[in-house]
Amino acid sequence: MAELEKSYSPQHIEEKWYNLWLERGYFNPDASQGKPYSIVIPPPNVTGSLHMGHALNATLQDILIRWRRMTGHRALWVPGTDHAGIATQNVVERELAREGLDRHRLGREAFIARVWKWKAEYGGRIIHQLKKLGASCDWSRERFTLDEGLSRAVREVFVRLYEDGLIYRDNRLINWCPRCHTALSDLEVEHEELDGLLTFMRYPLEKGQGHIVVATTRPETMLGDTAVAVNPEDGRYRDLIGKTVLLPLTGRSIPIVADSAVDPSFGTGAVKVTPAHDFNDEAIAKRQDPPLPAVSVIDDRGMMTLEAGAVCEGMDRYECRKKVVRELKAAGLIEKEEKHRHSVGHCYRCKTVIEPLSTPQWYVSVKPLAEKAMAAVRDGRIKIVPPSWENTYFSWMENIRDWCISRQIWWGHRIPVWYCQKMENAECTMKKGIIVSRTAPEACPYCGNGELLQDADVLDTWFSSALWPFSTLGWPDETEELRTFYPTSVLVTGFDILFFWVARMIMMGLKFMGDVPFRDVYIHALVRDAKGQKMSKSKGNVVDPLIMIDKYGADAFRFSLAAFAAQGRDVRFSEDRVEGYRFFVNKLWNAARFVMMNAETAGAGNDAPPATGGLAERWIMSRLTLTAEEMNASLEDYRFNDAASSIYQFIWHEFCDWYIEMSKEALYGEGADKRETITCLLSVLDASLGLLHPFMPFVTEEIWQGIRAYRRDAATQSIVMAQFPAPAARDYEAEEEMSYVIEAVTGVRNIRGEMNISPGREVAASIRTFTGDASRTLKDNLPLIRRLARLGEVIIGTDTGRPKGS
RNA sequence: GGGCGGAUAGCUCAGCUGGGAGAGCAAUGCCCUUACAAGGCAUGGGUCACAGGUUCGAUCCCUGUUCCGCCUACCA
Repeated sequence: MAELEKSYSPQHIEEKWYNLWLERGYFNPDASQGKPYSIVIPPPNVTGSLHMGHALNATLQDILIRWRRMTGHRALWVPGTDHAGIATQNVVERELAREGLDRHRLGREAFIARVWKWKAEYGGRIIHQLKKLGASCDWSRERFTLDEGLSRAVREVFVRLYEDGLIYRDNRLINWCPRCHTALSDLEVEHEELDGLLTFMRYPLEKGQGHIVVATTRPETMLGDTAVAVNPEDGRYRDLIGKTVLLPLTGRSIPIVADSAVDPSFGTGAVKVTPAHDFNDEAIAKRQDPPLPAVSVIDDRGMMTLEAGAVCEGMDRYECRKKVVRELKAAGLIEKEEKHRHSVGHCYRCKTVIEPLSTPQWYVSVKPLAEKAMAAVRDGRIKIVPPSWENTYFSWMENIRDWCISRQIWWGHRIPVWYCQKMENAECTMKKGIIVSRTAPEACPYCGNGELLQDADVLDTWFSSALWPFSTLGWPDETEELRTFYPTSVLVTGFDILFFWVARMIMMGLKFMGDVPFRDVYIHALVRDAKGQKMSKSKGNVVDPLIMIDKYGADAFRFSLAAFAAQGRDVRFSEDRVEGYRFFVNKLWNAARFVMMNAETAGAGNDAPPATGGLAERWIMSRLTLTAEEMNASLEDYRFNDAASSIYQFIWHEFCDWYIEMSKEALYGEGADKRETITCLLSVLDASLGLLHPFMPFVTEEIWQGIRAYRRDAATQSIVMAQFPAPAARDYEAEEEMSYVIEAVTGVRNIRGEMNISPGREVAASIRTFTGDASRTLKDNLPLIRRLARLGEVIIGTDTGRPKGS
């Protein structure tokens, strides 16, 4: 046995073992038998670096995977990264900007090549960081959402959905980010409450005297107004319906129309209608007969167009807003401005204010898919944990709107659609020249023309993510892996991507695999800072997991995260607790030193399980069993914090505080029970390491390797492949008797808080006789405990009629 | 506007299906005792947000109130 340091230092140990695990291929389940258990990792963005959310997410998955692996499962954890369309493109564009370049000057192909180069250089960072955390992913199966296999899956899905009439192209108002220069889905818009101004503007009647006053938060859009709407029930305006007003600054004549969606109590009860730049207004416009025209005054860069009139053309939308207000004021047409708090949509990637624009986009018709996805949760084929999230899931799915999947960026899966440039016959015209194909077509299948143009857009990143559980396993081929590992066992994720990702995976899994993508969805909390604030770079409250790992070791850090992970509640990260768990690692380390030193001097081997030990032995073995039971039950229910608490309590407050203390009597003597005691120490330590390993892979491996010399079963090379201690039979008598010993000594009956109603009065009475009231410290009573432990054994033996010493 | 969650020791938080108020850190005191001073032993500290109700009994169940936080929504 190597001389062990008095304190545990993780620095050199972690990398050593991780490399060994990789070398020996422990994370690859191909050679193992047993029931399949699989998890696909929520693929982090290639641009990402490990943050607390990743760390929590990966730790929980690793605990599950290691635990299942140790309970005889064929455990597969598939890792990978997401190409993260907009995010990655933004990163590389910023890099270009520093070089005085932009992607348009580079051209599409060169730009994409540049992104791949960036990916090769920096994209592996987060993978490296996951390894530092100890994640036992099967890296031989690592995937990237844009690699060849997954791209094939994407095209296949697109074509099939199109053929089933579930993908269509339409020209309507969508959320547009003028900075990223692309359409966004509803989910990609973040709403934020902001202070703004409500401006009351006068629109003079075209004929006769007077005006009507409208209130708006966006005065610049008045240039695109095509009507004023009032509620048909509103007596104030009833006579004006059907009349026209002259739109200031433009001189256009626009009608006053009725629409019941107008709220008479808001503003003036009259609303300006800008169908080209507002979702509500577009709806009002469509309800009119004939529909109102749309006048687009803002372009895709957020600049005012020619339509806006000479005064504003080419101006930024906010500059224009000021100018419009200024001009209207000069004309005496501003009645007043009021402070007004309202919610404004922002791009989730760059925080630019969204501009609703009318553009042609591709959509997935999700209603029919959503129906089935809801049914899968409703009938229990998918279990959401904690179940409170089911409501959220259902309410979103019930109101789901079609999913805009096209993006006007370059980095991503190019939409597999080509347009015939000639449309030379009726069929082709009827199909609008749209060709949807898995591979690039040579010629138009309708009219035979060879002049084709591929759609310039790429797909929403989440489109490929939605296929992740089966695309990573080889779909559309019918692979052995799919047969073995699909559906996956559980999806572990944060609630922030429940809609973005989880719901869509369920829809796609059901559609293309005919089965759910996972049995369970475990939704963990978000990691916040100590004040409960979401961690973000801009707030400067980010805690870097890598710094935590360096400072306290991956084991202590992982254990903290697991202990924080109480269900259904946000995690407020507290560094103090990480430090506390580092002390725990050290405690374990020293307990192991104690056991090994004694095993060494006694020259003991782990000959036989100490089933017939004294009271202390029977007690600790039974408590170990209880701990194993608790941990299995907790992990089964994803109660990570409970599992962590069980093993912590056991190791520290039962094994170290009591059993090790009691063992000294035998160890320091030369009695017959010495060998048995060492055997028990080794055995309990060994099992404790197994229980703890999913939470603390590194220190447990280090110690486990240290006590291998004393192990009977030397075949197992690593704790990674060892058995998770199986619960044996509890020894309730021993637990009960020990509870009296403990009570007598500390005044606290049963340190785990369990109720023991019992007939063993003789023991309790004997203990009181010995104890008296003098001192109650453990230390002072050590000899007493030793005697009592033996006494307990005798008495129990007598009570149960069991032969003494058996 | 709708929905969800939280309010427990100085701080960060556990308390699963009602009957003991708890952990870690911090504080205080005593111990460098042959696994561990990154330790041990002990101590102090909480009308479990507030007001009602159900119950033999409520931190836990019900109702209401007040503060937080989050999700969601096309109020100009």
